[in-house]
Amino acid sequence: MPTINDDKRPLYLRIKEYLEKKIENGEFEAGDKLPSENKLSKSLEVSRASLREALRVLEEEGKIVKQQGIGTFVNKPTPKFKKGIEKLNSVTETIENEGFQAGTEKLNIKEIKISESFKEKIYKVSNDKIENVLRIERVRTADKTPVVYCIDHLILKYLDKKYKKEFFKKSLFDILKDVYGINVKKAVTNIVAVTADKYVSSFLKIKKNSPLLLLEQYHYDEKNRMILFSQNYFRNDQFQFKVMRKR
Amino acid sequence: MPTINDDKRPLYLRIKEYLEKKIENGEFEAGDKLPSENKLSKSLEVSRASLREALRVLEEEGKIVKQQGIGTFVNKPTPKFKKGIEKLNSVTETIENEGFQAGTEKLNIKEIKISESFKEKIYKVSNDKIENVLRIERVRTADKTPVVYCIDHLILKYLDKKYKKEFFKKSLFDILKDVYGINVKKAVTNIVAVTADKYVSSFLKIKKNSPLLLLEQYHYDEKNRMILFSQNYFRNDQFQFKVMRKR
DNA sequence: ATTTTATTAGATGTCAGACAGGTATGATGT
DNA sequence: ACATCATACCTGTCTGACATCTAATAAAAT
Repeated sequence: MPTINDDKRPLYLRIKEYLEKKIENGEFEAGDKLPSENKLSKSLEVSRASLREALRVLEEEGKIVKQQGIGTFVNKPTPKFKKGIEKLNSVTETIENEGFQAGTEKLNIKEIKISESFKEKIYKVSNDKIENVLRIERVRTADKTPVVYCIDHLILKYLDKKYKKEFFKKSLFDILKDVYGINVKKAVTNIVAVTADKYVSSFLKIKKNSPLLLLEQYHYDEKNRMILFSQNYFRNDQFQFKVMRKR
Repeated sequence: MPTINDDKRPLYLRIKEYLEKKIENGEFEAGDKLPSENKLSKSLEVSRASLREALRVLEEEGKIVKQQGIGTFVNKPTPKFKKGIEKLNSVTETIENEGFQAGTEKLNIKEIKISESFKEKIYKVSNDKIENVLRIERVRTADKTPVVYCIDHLILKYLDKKYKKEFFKKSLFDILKDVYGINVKKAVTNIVAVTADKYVSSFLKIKKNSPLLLLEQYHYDEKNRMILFSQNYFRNDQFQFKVMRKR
Protein backbone atom coordinates (compact mmCIF):
# COMPACT_ATOMS: atom_id res chain seq x y z
CA MET A 1 0.00 0.00 0.00
CA PRO A 2 1.08 3.56 -0.55
CA THR A 3 1.03 3.86 3.21
CA ILE A 4 3.81 6.39 3.14
CA ASN A 5 1.28 8.98 2.20
CA ASP A 6 -0.95 9.98 5.02
CA ASP A 7 -2.67 12.49 2.85
CA LYS A 8 -6.35 12.27 2.57
CA ARG A 9 -6.71 12.25 -1.15
CA PRO A 10 -8.81 9.45 -2.60
CA LEU A 11 -7.23 6.06 -2.26
CA TYR A 12 -7.43 5.29 -5.95
CA LEU A 13 -5.37 8.39 -6.72
CA ARG A 14 -2.65 7.38 -4.32
CA ILE A 15 -2.58 3.92 -5.86
CA LYS A 16 -2.45 5.44 -9.29
CA GLU A 17 0.53 7.62 -8.43
CA TYR A 18 2.25 4.74 -6.73
CA LEU A 19 1.98 2.62 -9.84
CA GLU A 20 2.85 5.55 -12.05
CA LYS A 21 6.12 6.00 -10.22
CA LYS A 22 6.96 2.35 -10.50
CA ILE A 23 6.47 2.62 -14.23
CA GLU A 24 8.55 5.76 -14.49
CA ASN A 25 11.30 4.31 -12.33
CA GLY A 26 11.44 1.37 -14.64
CA GLU A 27 10.39 -1.15 -12.01
CA PHE A 28 7.69 -2.01 -14.45
CA GLU A 29 9.11 -1.75 -17.93
CA ALA A 30 7.39 -1.18 -21.22
CA GLY A 31 5.75 -4.35 -22.40
CA ASP A 32 5.84 -5.96 -18.98
CA LYS A 33 2.77 -7.65 -17.71
CA LEU A 34 1.63 -6.28 -14.40
CA PRO A 35 0.75 -8.72 -11.64
CA SER A 36 -2.87 -9.76 -11.87
CA GLU A 37 -5.42 -7.54 -10.22
CA ASN A 38 -5.90 -10.08 -7.48
CA LYS A 39 -2.23 -10.30 -6.64
CA LEU A 40 -1.63 -6.60 -6.95
CA SER A 41 -4.54 -5.66 -4.75
CA LYS A 42 -3.37 -8.12 -2.13
CA SER A 43 0.23 -6.99 -2.19
CA LEU A 44 -0.82 -3.35 -1.99
CA GLU A 45 -3.34 -4.21 0.70
CA VAL A 46 -6.17 -2.50 -1.05
CA SER A 47 -9.35 -3.86 -2.51
CA ARG A 48 -9.52 -4.91 -6.10
CA ALA A 49 -12.22 -2.29 -6.63
CA SER A 50 -9.94 0.57 -5.64
CA LEU A 51 -7.09 -0.87 -7.62
CA ARG A 52 -9.29 -1.08 -10.66
CA GLU A 53 -10.23 2.57 -10.32
CA ALA A 54 -6.55 3.42 -10.37
CA LEU A 55 -5.95 1.18 -13.37
CA ARG A 56 -8.85 2.75 -15.21
CA VAL A 57 -7.24 6.16 -14.91
CA LEU A 58 -3.87 4.87 -15.99
CA GLU A 59 -5.49 3.19 -18.95
CA GLU A 60 -7.21 6.39 -19.98
CA GLU A 61 -3.90 8.18 -19.83
CA GLY A 62 -2.52 5.53 -22.12
CA LYS A 63 0.07 4.28 -19.69
CA ILE A 64 -1.23 0.76 -19.48
CA VAL A 65 -3.36 -1.47 -21.67
CA LYS A 66 -5.77 -4.08 -20.41
CA GLN A 67 -6.71 -7.18 -22.29
CA GLN A 68 -9.44 -9.33 -20.95
CA GLY A 69 -8.35 -12.86 -20.37
CA ILE A 70 -4.69 -12.01 -20.77
CA GLY A 71 -3.56 -9.32 -18.40
CA THR A 72 -2.55 -5.72 -18.03
CA PHE A 73 0.52 -4.42 -19.78
CA VAL A 74 2.72 -1.39 -19.46
CA ASN A 75 2.74 0.73 -22.57
CA LYS A 76 5.79 2.06 -24.25
CA PRO A 77 6.26 5.42 -22.66
CA THR A 78 4.68 8.06 -24.77
CA PRO A 79 7.46 10.06 -26.34
CA LYS A 80 8.67 12.49 -23.78
CA PHE A 81 7.44 15.96 -23.96
CA LYS A 82 7.36 18.37 -21.15
CA LYS A 83 4.09 20.07 -20.63
CA GLY A 84 1.44 20.26 -23.25
CA ILE A 85 -0.69 23.25 -23.97
CA GLU A 86 -3.65 21.38 -22.51
CA LYS A 87 -2.21 22.08 -19.10
CA LEU A 88 -3.28 25.56 -18.13
CA ASN A 89 -0.53 27.69 -16.72
CA SER A 90 -0.35 31.37 -16.04
CA VAL A 91 2.08 33.30 -18.17
CA THR A 92 4.28 33.62 -15.10
CA GLU A 93 4.36 29.88 -14.70
CA THR A 94 5.01 29.36 -18.38
CA ILE A 95 8.05 31.60 -18.19
CA GLU A 96 9.32 30.05 -14.99
CA ASN A 97 8.84 26.54 -16.28
CA GLU A 98 11.36 27.34 -18.97
CA GLY A 99 13.83 28.29 -16.29
CA PHE A 100 13.62 32.05 -16.59
CA GLN A 101 12.72 34.67 -14.08
CA ALA A 102 9.36 36.23 -14.84
CA GLY A 103 8.89 39.98 -14.69
CA THR A 104 6.51 42.70 -15.75
CA GLU A 105 7.65 45.73 -17.69
CA LYS A 106 4.87 47.95 -18.86
CA LEU A 107 1.68 48.02 -16.94
CA ASN A 108 -1.48 49.91 -17.73
CA ILE A 109 -4.77 49.25 -16.05
CA LYS A 110 -8.07 50.85 -16.80
CA GLU A 111 -11.70 50.17 -16.04
CA ILE A 112 -13.72 50.16 -19.22
CA LYS A 113 -17.18 49.43 -20.49
CA ILE A 114 -16.99 46.71 -23.07
CA SER A 115 -18.25 47.06 -26.60
CA GLU A 116 -21.50 45.56 -27.80
CA SER A 117 -19.79 43.04 -30.02
CA PHE A 118 -17.51 41.95 -27.21
CA LYS A 119 -20.49 41.73 -24.91
CA GLU A 120 -22.19 39.35 -27.30
CA LYS A 121 -19.08 37.27 -27.63
CA ILE A 122 -18.84 36.90 -23.89
CA TYR A 123 -22.51 36.10 -23.60
CA LYS A 124 -22.05 33.29 -26.06
CA VAL A 125 -19.33 31.63 -24.06
CA SER A 126 -20.64 32.29 -20.58
CA ASN A 127 -24.39 33.05 -20.73
CA ASP A 128 -23.49 36.00 -18.62
CA LYS A 129 -24.12 39.68 -19.25
CA ILE A 130 -21.00 41.65 -18.62
CA GLU A 131 -20.74 45.43 -18.66
CA ASN A 132 -17.55 46.51 -16.96
CA VAL A 133 -14.13 44.98 -17.07
CA LEU A 134 -10.69 45.83 -15.83
CA ARG A 135 -8.33 45.99 -18.77
CA ILE A 136 -4.74 45.16 -17.92
CA GLU A 137 -2.02 45.65 -20.46
CA ARG A 138 1.40 44.24 -19.70
CA VAL A 139 4.66 43.20 -21.22
CA ARG A 140 6.02 40.11 -19.52
CA THR A 141 9.72 39.40 -19.42
CA ALA A 142 11.89 36.34 -19.05
CA ASP A 143 15.23 37.25 -17.48
CA LYS A 144 14.49 40.87 -18.43
CA THR A 145 13.89 40.01 -22.07
CA PRO A 146 10.36 40.88 -23.20
CA VAL A 147 8.67 37.73 -24.44
CA VAL A 148 4.91 38.06 -24.08
CA TYR A 149 2.53 40.93 -24.65
CA CYS A 150 -0.60 40.48 -22.58
CA ILE A 151 -4.01 42.09 -22.58
CA ASP A 152 -6.25 40.79 -19.83
CA HIS A 153 -9.86 41.58 -19.12
CA LEU A 154 -11.06 40.85 -15.62
CA ILE A 155 -14.80 40.77 -15.01
CA LEU A 156 -15.25 43.53 -12.44
CA LYS A 157 -18.43 42.29 -10.84
CA TYR A 158 -16.63 39.25 -9.50
CA LEU A 159 -14.02 41.33 -7.70
CA ASP A 160 -15.43 42.02 -4.27
CA LYS A 161 -12.40 43.95 -3.01
CA LYS A 162 -10.52 46.99 -4.17
CA TYR A 163 -7.47 46.33 -6.29
CA LYS A 164 -4.15 48.07 -6.31
CA LYS A 165 -2.03 48.60 -9.33
CA GLU A 166 0.97 46.81 -7.91
CA PHE A 167 -1.11 43.65 -7.59
CA PHE A 168 -0.76 43.12 -11.27
CA LYS A 169 2.97 42.84 -11.43
CA LYS A 170 2.51 39.25 -10.38
CA SER A 171 0.52 36.37 -11.74
CA LEU A 172 -3.13 37.13 -12.28
CA PHE A 173 -4.00 33.60 -11.22
CA ASP A 174 -2.31 34.15 -7.88
CA ILE A 175 -4.05 37.46 -7.33
CA LEU A 176 -7.42 35.98 -8.13
CA LYS A 177 -6.81 33.14 -5.73
CA ASP A 178 -5.12 34.98 -2.86
CA VAL A 179 -7.05 38.24 -2.90
CA TYR A 180 -10.43 37.28 -4.28
CA GLY A 181 -10.67 33.56 -3.54
CA ILE A 182 -11.29 32.75 -7.17
CA ASN A 183 -9.66 29.63 -8.53
CA VAL A 184 -9.13 29.55 -12.26
CA LYS A 185 -9.78 26.02 -13.32
CA LYS A 186 -9.80 25.95 -17.07
CA ALA A 187 -9.67 28.03 -20.19
CA VAL A 188 -11.05 27.67 -23.67
CA THR A 189 -8.18 28.79 -25.82
CA ASN A 190 -8.07 29.92 -29.39
CA ILE A 191 -4.72 29.40 -31.07
CA VAL A 192 -3.91 31.99 -33.69
CA ALA A 193 -0.85 32.92 -35.69
CA VAL A 194 -0.40 36.65 -36.15
CA THR A 195 2.32 39.04 -37.20
CA ALA A 196 3.59 41.77 -34.96
CA ASP A 197 2.32 45.25 -35.75
CA LYS A 198 4.50 48.22 -35.01
CA TYR A 199 3.27 48.65 -31.44
CA VAL A 200 3.67 45.08 -30.36
CA SER A 201 6.97 44.73 -32.17
CA SER A 202 8.33 47.72 -30.28
CA PHE A 203 7.15 46.31 -26.96
CA LEU A 204 8.71 42.94 -27.62
CA LYS A 205 11.76 44.38 -29.34
CA ILE A 206 11.34 42.31 -32.44
CA LYS A 207 11.03 43.19 -36.09
CA LYS A 208 7.72 44.29 -37.45
CA ASN A 209 5.84 41.40 -39.07
CA SER A 210 7.60 38.81 -36.99
CA PRO A 211 5.37 35.83 -36.36
CA LEU A 212 3.70 35.65 -32.96
CA LEU A 213 1.58 33.00 -31.39
CA LEU A 214 -1.59 34.50 -29.98
CA LEU A 215 -3.50 32.61 -27.33
CA GLU A 216 -6.99 34.01 -26.83
CA GLN A 217 -8.26 32.54 -23.62
CA TYR A 218 -11.57 32.48 -21.84
CA HIS A 219 -10.86 31.48 -18.26
CA TYR A 220 -13.39 29.81 -15.99
CA ASP A 221 -13.49 29.12 -12.29
CA GLU A 222 -14.75 26.01 -10.54
CA LYS A 223 -18.33 27.18 -10.85
CA ASN A 224 -17.85 27.64 -14.59
CA ARG A 225 -18.09 31.41 -14.32
CA MET A 226 -16.14 33.21 -17.01
CA ILE A 227 -13.67 35.18 -14.93
CA LEU A 228 -11.01 36.43 -17.25
CA PHE A 229 -10.46 36.91 -20.94
CA SER A 230 -6.89 37.28 -22.02
CA GLN A 231 -4.91 37.74 -25.17
CA ASN A 232 -1.31 36.65 -24.92
CA TYR A 233 1.11 37.31 -27.76
CA PHE A 234 4.05 34.95 -27.41
CA ARG A 235 7.38 35.44 -29.10
CA ASN A 236 7.54 32.24 -31.03
CA ASP A 237 11.31 32.09 -31.03
CA GLN A 238 11.24 31.90 -27.25
CA PHE A 239 8.20 29.79 -26.54
CA GLN A 240 6.77 26.82 -28.32
CA PHE A 241 3.73 24.88 -27.36
CA LYS A 242 3.14 21.22 -27.69
CA VAL A 243 0.06 19.13 -27.54
CA MET A 244 -0.69 15.44 -27.57
CA ARG A 245 -3.38 14.74 -30.11
CA LYS A 246 -5.30 11.50 -30.03
CA ARG A 247 -7.76 9.89 -32.39
CA MET B 1 -29.89 -0.28 -18.61
CA PRO B 2 -28.83 0.91 -22.03
CA THR B 3 -30.15 -2.36 -23.35
CA ILE B 4 -30.83 -0.84 -26.72
CA ASN B 5 -27.18 -1.23 -27.53
CA ASP B 6 -26.20 -4.75 -28.26
CA ASP B 7 -22.67 -3.70 -28.93
CA LYS B 8 -19.94 -5.40 -27.05
CA ARG B 9 -18.10 -2.38 -25.74
CA PRO B 10 -17.43 -2.33 -22.03
CA LEU B 11 -20.49 -1.91 -19.94
CA TYR B 12 -19.15 1.09 -18.09
CA LEU B 13 -18.74 2.95 -21.38
CA ARG B 14 -22.31 2.28 -22.39
CA ILE B 15 -23.50 3.48 -19.02
CA LYS B 16 -21.33 6.54 -19.32
CA GLU B 17 -22.78 7.45 -22.71
CA TYR B 18 -26.27 6.80 -21.49
CA LEU B 19 -25.83 9.22 -18.62
CA GLU B 20 -24.00 11.67 -20.83
CA LYS B 21 -26.98 11.82 -23.15
CA LYS B 22 -29.37 12.37 -20.29
CA ILE B 23 -27.27 15.30 -19.20
CA GLU B 24 -27.07 16.73 -22.69
CA ASN B 25 -30.79 16.27 -23.24
CA GLY B 26 -31.41 18.19 -20.09
CA GLU B 27 -33.07 15.31 -18.27
CA PHE B 28 -30.45 15.95 -15.66
CA GLU B 29 -29.87 19.67 -15.45
CA ALA B 30 -26.88 21.57 -14.22
CA GLY B 31 -26.79 21.59 -10.45
CA ASP B 32 -29.17 18.67 -10.13
CA LYS B 33 -28.31 15.91 -7.77
CA LEU B 34 -28.21 12.55 -9.45
CA PRO B 35 -30.03 9.65 -7.83
CA SER B 36 -27.79 7.90 -5.36
CA GLU B 37 -25.47 5.24 -6.69
CA ASN B 38 -27.60 2.56 -5.13
CA LYS B 39 -30.80 3.76 -6.74
CA LEU B 40 -29.18 4.49 -10.07
CA SER B 41 -27.52 1.12 -10.33
CA LYS B 42 -30.79 -0.60 -9.52
CA SER B 43 -32.83 1.41 -11.98
CA LEU B 44 -30.26 0.84 -14.71
CA GLU B 45 -29.99 -2.81 -13.73
CA VAL B 46 -26.24 -2.73 -13.47
CA SER B 47 -23.97 -3.22 -10.53
CA ARG B 48 -22.87 -0.32 -8.46
CA ALA B 49 -19.28 -1.16 -9.39
CA SER B 50 -19.90 -0.68 -13.10
CA LEU B 51 -21.92 2.43 -12.49
CA ARG B 52 -19.09 3.85 -10.45
CA GLU B 53 -16.64 3.23 -13.27
CA ALA B 54 -18.90 5.23 -15.53
CA LEU B 55 -19.22 8.01 -12.98
CA ARG B 56 -15.47 8.13 -12.52
CA VAL B 57 -15.01 8.84 -16.23
CA LEU B 58 -17.72 11.48 -16.22
CA GLU B 59 -16.11 13.09 -13.22
CA GLU B 60 -12.73 13.18 -14.91
CA GLU B 61 -14.31 14.85 -17.90
CA GLY B 62 -15.71 17.43 -15.54
CA LYS B 63 -19.32 16.65 -16.30
CA ILE B 64 -20.27 15.66 -12.78
CA VAL B 65 -18.91 16.32 -9.33
CA LYS B 66 -19.00 13.87 -6.47
CA GLN B 67 -19.08 14.83 -2.84
CA GLN B 68 -18.73 12.16 -0.28
CA GLY B 69 -21.59 12.08 2.14
CA ILE B 70 -23.70 14.36 -0.01
CA GLY B 71 -24.19 13.09 -3.48
CA THR B 72 -23.28 13.47 -7.12
CA PHE B 73 -24.11 16.62 -8.99
CA VAL B 74 -24.33 17.64 -12.61
CA ASN B 75 -21.89 20.36 -13.53
CA LYS B 76 -22.69 23.42 -15.54
CA PRO B 77 -21.95 22.41 -19.09
CA THR B 78 -18.50 23.45 -20.11
CA PRO B 79 -18.78 26.25 -22.62
CA LYS B 80 -19.43 24.76 -25.99
CA PHE B 81 -16.62 24.43 -28.37
CA LYS B 82 -16.48 22.12 -31.27
CA LYS B 83 -13.44 20.01 -31.54
CA GLY B 84 -10.24 20.87 -29.84
CA ILE B 85 -6.80 20.43 -31.26
CA GLU B 86 -6.29 17.57 -28.84
CA LYS B 87 -8.44 15.47 -31.13
CA LEU B 88 -6.22 14.21 -33.90
CA ASN B 89 -7.71 14.56 -37.34
CA SER B 90 -6.18 14.21 -40.73
CA VAL B 91 -5.99 17.38 -42.76
CA THR B 92 -8.73 15.97 -44.94
CA GLU B 93 -10.97 15.54 -41.94
CA THR B 94 -10.11 18.98 -40.64
CA ILE B 95 -11.20 20.52 -43.91
CA GLU B 96 -14.35 18.45 -44.16
CA ASN B 97 -15.31 19.17 -40.58
CA GLU B 98 -15.53 22.81 -41.52
CA GLY B 99 -17.98 21.91 -44.22
CA PHE B 100 -15.69 22.16 -47.22
CA GLN B 101 -14.74 19.64 -49.84
CA ALA B 102 -11.15 18.54 -49.45
CA GLY B 103 -8.87 18.27 -52.46
CA THR B 104 -5.23 18.01 -53.41
CA GLU B 105 -3.59 20.38 -55.84
CA LYS B 106 0.11 19.95 -56.13
CA LEU B 107 1.64 16.62 -55.42
CA ASN B 108 5.28 15.68 -55.39
CA ILE B 109 6.58 12.49 -53.93
CA LYS B 110 10.17 11.44 -53.62
CA GLU B 111 12.11 8.84 -51.68
CA ILE B 112 14.95 10.46 -49.80
CA LYS B 113 17.63 9.67 -47.28
CA ILE B 114 17.16 11.84 -44.28
CA SER B 115 19.78 14.18 -42.94
CA GLU B 116 21.85 13.40 -39.88
CA SER B 117 20.23 16.11 -37.81
CA PHE B 118 16.78 14.92 -38.73
CA LYS B 119 17.83 11.37 -37.97
CA GLU B 120 18.83 12.42 -34.49
CA LYS B 121 15.60 14.27 -33.97
CA ILE B 122 13.60 11.21 -34.92
CA TYR B 123 15.72 8.99 -32.73
CA LYS B 124 14.96 11.23 -29.81
CA VAL B 125 11.24 10.93 -30.18
CA SER B 126 11.03 7.31 -31.25
CA ASN B 127 14.22 5.48 -30.22
CA ASP B 128 14.23 4.26 -33.77
CA LYS B 129 16.92 4.60 -36.40
CA ILE B 130 15.45 5.79 -39.62
CA GLU B 131 17.27 6.09 -42.92
CA ASN B 132 14.79 6.40 -45.74
CA VAL B 133 11.55 8.24 -45.92
CA LEU B 134 8.96 9.04 -48.51
CA ARG B 135 8.59 12.78 -48.78
CA ILE B 136 5.19 13.94 -49.90
CA GLU B 137 4.57 17.56 -50.71
CA ARG B 138 1.03 18.68 -51.24
CA VAL B 139 -1.24 21.67 -51.31
CA ARG B 140 -4.61 20.84 -49.84
CA THR B 141 -7.72 22.70 -50.88
CA ALA B 142 -11.10 23.46 -49.35
CA ASP B 143 -13.72 23.95 -52.06
CA LYS B 144 -10.83 24.45 -54.51
CA THR B 145 -9.26 27.17 -52.40
CA PRO B 146 -5.75 26.30 -51.24
CA VAL B 147 -5.66 26.32 -47.46
CA VAL B 148 -2.92 24.04 -46.22
CA TYR B 149 0.58 23.36 -47.41
CA CYS B 150 1.73 19.92 -46.30
CA ILE B 151 5.04 18.17 -46.18
CA ASP B 152 4.79 14.61 -44.97
CA HIS B 153 7.53 12.11 -44.28
CA LEU B 154 6.49 8.48 -44.23
CA ILE B 155 8.90 5.98 -42.71
CA LEU B 156 9.59 3.67 -45.64
CA LYS B 157 10.54 0.57 -43.70
CA TYR B 158 7.02 0.30 -42.33
CA LEU B 159 5.46 0.25 -45.78
CA ASP B 160 5.36 -3.37 -46.82
CA LYS B 161 3.63 -2.78 -50.14
CA LYS B 162 4.40 -0.68 -53.17
CA TYR B 163 2.76 2.71 -53.30
CA LYS B 164 1.28 4.56 -56.22
CA LYS B 165 1.34 8.26 -56.64
CA GLU B 166 -2.41 8.59 -56.87
CA PHE B 167 -2.74 7.11 -53.40
CA PHE B 168 -1.68 10.38 -51.96
CA LYS B 169 -4.46 12.49 -53.31
CA LYS B 170 -6.49 11.23 -50.41
CA SER B 171 -5.99 11.22 -46.67
CA LEU B 172 -2.69 9.74 -45.56
CA PHE B 173 -4.40 8.27 -42.53
CA ASP B 174 -6.79 6.35 -44.76
CA ILE B 175 -4.00 5.08 -46.96
CA LEU B 176 -2.00 3.90 -43.99
CA LYS B 177 -4.99 2.11 -42.63
CA ASP B 178 -6.49 0.64 -45.80
CA VAL B 179 -3.32 -0.23 -47.69
CA TYR B 180 -0.78 -0.89 -44.99
CA GLY B 181 -2.92 -1.79 -41.99
CA ILE B 182 -1.32 0.92 -39.88
CA ASN B 183 -3.59 2.84 -37.53
CA VAL B 184 -2.40 6.26 -36.55
CA LYS B 185 -3.35 6.69 -32.93
CA LYS B 186 -1.74 9.86 -31.71
CA ALA B 187 0.62 12.64 -32.57
CA VAL B 188 2.94 14.85 -30.59
CA THR B 189 2.38 18.24 -32.11
CA ASN B 190 4.46 21.34 -32.02
CA ILE B 191 2.48 24.53 -32.53
CA VAL B 192 4.41 27.27 -34.26
CA ALA B 193 3.55 30.61 -35.75
CA VAL B 194 5.40 31.38 -38.96
CA THR B 195 5.17 33.79 -41.85
CA ALA B 196 4.74 32.66 -45.40
CA ASP B 197 7.87 32.78 -47.53
CA LYS B 198 7.54 33.42 -51.23
CA TYR B 199 7.13 29.75 -52.14
CA VAL B 200 4.45 28.93 -49.63
CA SER B 201 2.66 32.20 -50.23
CA SER B 202 2.44 31.45 -53.93
CA PHE B 203 1.12 27.96 -53.26
CA LEU B 204 -1.52 29.21 -50.90
CA LYS B 205 -2.25 32.34 -52.91
CA ILE B 206 -1.69 34.68 -50.02
CA LYS B 207 0.57 37.62 -49.49
CA LYS B 208 4.16 37.08 -48.56
CA ASN B 209 4.70 37.32 -44.79
CA SER B 210 1.14 36.41 -44.01
CA PRO B 211 0.88 34.57 -40.70
CA LEU B 212 0.52 30.82 -40.90
CA LEU B 213 -0.03 28.26 -38.21
CA LEU B 214 2.46 25.46 -38.53
CA LEU B 215 1.69 22.12 -36.93
CA GLU B 216 4.74 19.88 -36.75
CA GLN B 217 3.49 16.45 -35.93
CA TYR B 218 5.10 13.18 -35.00
CA HIS B 219 2.49 10.50 -35.56
CA TYR B 220 2.46 7.19 -33.74
CA ASP B 221 0.56 3.97 -34.26
CA GLU B 222 -0.94 1.70 -31.63
CA LYS B 223 2.44 0.13 -30.97
CA ASN B 224 3.95 3.55 -30.42
CA ARG B 225 6.00 3.33 -33.59
CA MET B 226 6.71 6.71 -35.11
CA ILE B 227 5.08 6.31 -38.48
CA LEU B 228 4.81 9.73 -39.99
CA PHE B 229 6.26 13.16 -39.50
CA SER B 230 4.33 15.98 -41.04
CA GLN B 231 4.51 19.73 -41.30
CA ASN B 232 1.20 21.40 -42.03
CA TYR B 233 1.02 25.09 -42.78
CA PHE B 234 -2.50 26.28 -42.17
CA ARG B 235 -3.92 29.50 -43.52
CA ASN B 236 -4.92 31.12 -40.28
CA ASP B 237 -7.74 33.10 -41.79
CA GLN B 238 -9.43 29.86 -42.76
CA PHE B 239 -8.66 27.57 -39.87
CA GLN B 240 -8.43 28.19 -36.18
CA PHE B 241 -7.69 25.69 -33.50
CA LYS B 242 -9.06 25.55 -30.04
CA VAL B 243 -8.00 23.70 -26.97
CA MET B 244 -9.41 23.19 -23.52
CA ARG B 245 -6.71 23.89 -21.01
CA LYS B 246 -7.08 22.70 -17.43
CA ARG B 247 -5.11 23.31 -14.30
C1' DA C 1 -34.16 31.27 24.49
C1' DT C 2 -29.81 30.14 22.63
C1' DT C 3 -25.97 27.53 21.89
C1' DT C 4 -23.75 23.19 21.92
C1' DT C 5 -23.66 18.33 21.54
C1' DA C 6 -25.59 13.64 20.06
C1' DT C 7 -28.17 11.09 17.04
C1' DT C 8 -29.65 9.59 12.77
C1' DA C 9 -30.37 9.08 7.86
C1' DG C 10 -28.42 8.96 3.53
C1' DA C 11 -24.75 9.57 0.50
C1' DT C 12 -20.09 8.14 -1.41
C1' DG C 13 -15.68 5.36 -0.31
C1' DT C 14 -13.77 0.90 0.41
C1' DC C 15 -13.75 -3.92 1.03
C1' DA C 16 -14.25 -9.11 0.30
C1' DG C 17 -15.71 -12.85 -2.32
C1' DA C 18 -17.94 -14.89 -6.13
C1' DC C 19 -19.09 -15.94 -10.88
C1' DA C 20 -18.95 -14.85 -16.04
C1' DG C 21 -16.43 -14.64 -20.11
C1' DG C 22 -12.11 -14.28 -22.80
C1' DT C 23 -7.40 -16.26 -24.02
C1' DA C 24 -3.29 -19.00 -24.08
C1' DT C 25 -1.36 -23.46 -23.30
C1' DG C 26 -0.72 -28.15 -23.05
C1' DA C 27 -2.92 -32.85 -23.06
C1' DT C 28 -5.62 -35.91 -25.70
C1' DG C 29 -7.44 -38.33 -29.58
C1' DT C 30 -7.62 -39.09 -34.34
C1' DA D 1 0.65 -33.61 -37.82
C1' DC D 2 -3.52 -31.62 -36.75
C1' DA D 3 -7.83 -30.58 -34.55
C1' DT D 4 -10.29 -30.75 -30.15
C1' DC D 5 -10.81 -30.32 -25.46
C1' DA D 6 -9.64 -29.33 -20.64
C1' DT D 7 -7.54 -26.25 -17.76
C1' DA D 8 -5.54 -22.34 -15.55
C1' DC D 9 -5.36 -17.59 -15.36
C1' DC D 10 -6.80 -13.19 -16.51
C1' DT D 11 -10.07 -9.14 -16.67
C1' DG D 12 -15.22 -7.95 -16.52
C1' DT D 13 -19.20 -7.79 -13.72
C1' DC D 14 -22.15 -8.60 -9.74
C1' DT D 15 -23.53 -8.71 -4.81
C1' DG D 16 -23.73 -7.34 -0.20
C1' DA D 17 -21.53 -5.44 3.53
C1' DC D 18 -19.16 -2.02 6.34
C1' DA D 19 -16.55 2.62 6.80
C1' DT D 20 -16.65 7.39 6.56
C1' DC D 21 -18.40 11.79 5.55
C1' DT D 22 -22.27 15.36 5.61
C1' DA D 23 -26.49 17.57 6.67
C1' DA D 24 -30.36 17.87 9.33
C1' DT D 25 -32.75 17.00 13.41
C1' DA D 26 -33.28 16.17 18.23
C1' DA D 27 -31.60 16.47 22.73
C1' DA D 28 -28.91 18.57 26.22
C1' DA D 29 -26.42 22.28 28.39
C1' DT D 30 -25.87 27.05 29.17
